[in-house]
Amino acid sequence: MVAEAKKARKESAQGVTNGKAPPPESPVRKPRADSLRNRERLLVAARQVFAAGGTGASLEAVARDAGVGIGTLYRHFPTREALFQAVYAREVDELVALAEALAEEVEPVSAIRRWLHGMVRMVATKRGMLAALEPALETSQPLFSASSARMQQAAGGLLQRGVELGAIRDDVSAEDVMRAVLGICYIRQDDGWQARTIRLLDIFVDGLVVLR
Amino acid sequence: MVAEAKKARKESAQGVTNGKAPPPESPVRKPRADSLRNRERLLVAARQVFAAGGTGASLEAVARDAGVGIGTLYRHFPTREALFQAVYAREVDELVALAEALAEEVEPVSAIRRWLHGMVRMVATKRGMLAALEPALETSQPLFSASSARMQQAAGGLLQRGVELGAIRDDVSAEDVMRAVLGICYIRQDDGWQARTIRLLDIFVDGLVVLR
DNA sequence: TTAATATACGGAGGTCGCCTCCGTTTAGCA
DNA sequence: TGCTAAACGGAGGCGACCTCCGTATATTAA
Repeated sequence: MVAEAKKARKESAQGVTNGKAPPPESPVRKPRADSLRNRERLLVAARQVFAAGGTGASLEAVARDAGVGIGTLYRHFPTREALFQAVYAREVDELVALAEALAEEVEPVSAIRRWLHGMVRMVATKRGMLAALEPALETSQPLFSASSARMQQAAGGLLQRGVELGAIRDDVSAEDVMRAVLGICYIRQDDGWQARTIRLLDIFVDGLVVLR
Repeated sequence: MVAEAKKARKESAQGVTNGKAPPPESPVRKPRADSLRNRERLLVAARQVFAAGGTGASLEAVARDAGVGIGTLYRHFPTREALFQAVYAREVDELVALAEALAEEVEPVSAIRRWLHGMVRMVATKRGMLAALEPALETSQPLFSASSARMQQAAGGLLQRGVELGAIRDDVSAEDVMRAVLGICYIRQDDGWQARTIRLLDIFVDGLVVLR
């Protein structure tokens, strides 16, 4: 949560790779096998290192564990956040899928509750997920991370449905809700965290419900 | 999570300077004037540096701005959190006082709302406050920081009153509420932050209210 | 005033993590 | 089998953290 200046610097280096239009049909060389292999190794190592050492764990440790140079890590994942997102993409997928399933099967308010519970369950074991989601909420840039955008969209869908059915108040955006939810999840992971967090989220949802 | 070992080390290095038993009743020397002066300078510098550079700003910058050696900073404030707390003690005082005033004057639910609004207003300009409050919620230690303990107590008072009057649900602790509130305040400070945060907190309070 | 001494000062320096840069290696392709 | 784009890796510069200890000074006692 300290690295705001750094991020800005990097962001600007992103979409500039094509100064001139590249051969419209690039010959598209097959990606190198070692590159793919290293990327995979890095993801495995990162998942483990983050699980053990928390979100702030050393990236050099990740590279070391992966048996790879630090330069290679940075080539594959230019920022810590990029790595978070790649590591937790699977989890985000699951949650998005859950949201879609719930939207079709369940009454809207319970759908929201259940979705949040699912999120808590996941965060309980994959703490880094929050880190993958949070940075996009932290900057005021319009550039959203893919993960957060998808999560926010999932939340938005559930919310929207509730609003249309008159069950959920309409004066709050998906973005804000995600912010509150992440915030509530964010602090303190210890014994009893899961149960207490679920209770707090339920209370928040109570506040979202119309008709009192 | 990592700073615990260090602290312990520090503690034990204290009383070894005297090879022979010292006068059991220490004569209590007056604290040195330069010490007091430096402490004050550090607080002033820290307040400014944190305001400008955020919570993660360099402590060496603080020392530099204060015109003081880095060693002096660490002697006065052994941890970053200690410094936060000293810097924002005044703000915490204000909020505690506000809670007490509101408890006597206002209907309990509005009291809670107004208190939270006051908190948001304060955090809007003194971002570091959150950092002063958060660490105590983050560790699972029974050792609470003075600031958080007082805030939590203030929140507890308001809550308790609401519960007794049957206006607030009784299945949630002050600690949990503070956690949720800090979490909601935590992420993202930008244009419109204040208004949106207040709305989210109001929603949360709606969830706390009994009788729906 | 002065001497004694407890107390505080300051910053050099060891450690660590971040990130870049560039010489070297290697996989894919013809 | 060679050519070359692509990828590798790690040295090294930087900045921050924090400790340690020789030096300086405020306070107290004489």
